[in-house]
Amino acid sequence: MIMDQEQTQHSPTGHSHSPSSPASGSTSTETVRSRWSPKPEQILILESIFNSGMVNPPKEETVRIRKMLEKFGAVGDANVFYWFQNRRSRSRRRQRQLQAAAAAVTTNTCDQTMMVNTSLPQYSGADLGFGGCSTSSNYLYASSSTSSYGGGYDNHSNNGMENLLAM
Amino acid sequence: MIMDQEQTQHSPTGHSHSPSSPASGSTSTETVRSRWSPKPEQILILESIFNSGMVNPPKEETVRIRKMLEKFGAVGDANVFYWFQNRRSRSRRRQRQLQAAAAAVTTNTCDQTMMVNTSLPQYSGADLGFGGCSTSSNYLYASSSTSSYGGGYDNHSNNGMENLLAM
DNA sequence: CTAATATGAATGAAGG
DNA sequence: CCTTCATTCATATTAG
Repeated sequence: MIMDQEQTQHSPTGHSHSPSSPASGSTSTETVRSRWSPKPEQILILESIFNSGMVNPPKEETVRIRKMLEKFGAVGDANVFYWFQNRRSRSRRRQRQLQAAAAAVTTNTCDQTMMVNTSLPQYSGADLGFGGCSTSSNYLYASSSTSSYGGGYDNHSNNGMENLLAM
Repeated sequence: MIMDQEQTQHSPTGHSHSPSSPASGSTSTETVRSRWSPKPEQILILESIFNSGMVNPPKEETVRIRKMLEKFGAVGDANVFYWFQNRRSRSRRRQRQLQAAAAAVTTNTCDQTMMVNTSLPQYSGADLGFGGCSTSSNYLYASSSTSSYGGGYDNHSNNGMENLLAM
């Protein structure tokens, strides 16, 4: 396994994050309540929104999105929230790894042909995996979400590069 | 393929301590890095305290708690502080969304079991003592308001595929 | 069937 | 207190 996680050792105690409401176990096909699986239509909607620039919808919008998604399948606010959070995280990580790889190239025998600036301004689109999602879901976001910070795409150039390398 | 970043190494005992730990004596094996992972016993202690009503221990108590936890593994005051902060936040959010979900159901022949306790058990009195650890900390009472993990979210799972709910 | 990957969910740590 | 980021865990899916 490439991703060997060393968590000291597994502790059989208290490791239960699974839902605890198997009350309706009458159904024979009750294969443990797994996690939510977004339907293709839902993914499309989510992608559209994400690619529209709203990478971090405020609470209110999250609810709205959830309502929209519910047309295609059961989903909760938390699911939407998690989805966007994971999406952001993933995008960023991919970019970082990609950028790191590029940086490695520039470290030797390099002329000034390609200069990779370490200070990435922001992730401007360029999303891998998904391209244009111009579908029937027209998600127009123009409302001024009076929330945490300016919605839409702003200079959210997070400096997140504060690598915490302890000891 | 896109997988190759992994520099974590093993940490038999797990170590992660204070932020300000100058490199005195450089550890031969660079263990640690990663965030603090509370051991089951530590979680138990923390849970007990939290459920005892002390959801927001003052500084002094935090230190005491930390000392108690240290018997089971390295931990800093900040870790304890963060733990309680996150715990409170999480509990609240779960409770809130739980209530919201309950409120959503209005028209149906479903039961109306709604025993959500909004009020936090602000300080109570009782004894805890989980065994194995006897310290000078006396936390009183014990009211189980918010249990530990178990997936309190309203995550929808793959239920029936015939989900078609109109707004 | 086993191994690797993709992704939803949980949680520690910070910032504001 | 609130939100957000990063890391980790668990599972679903897919490749071998």
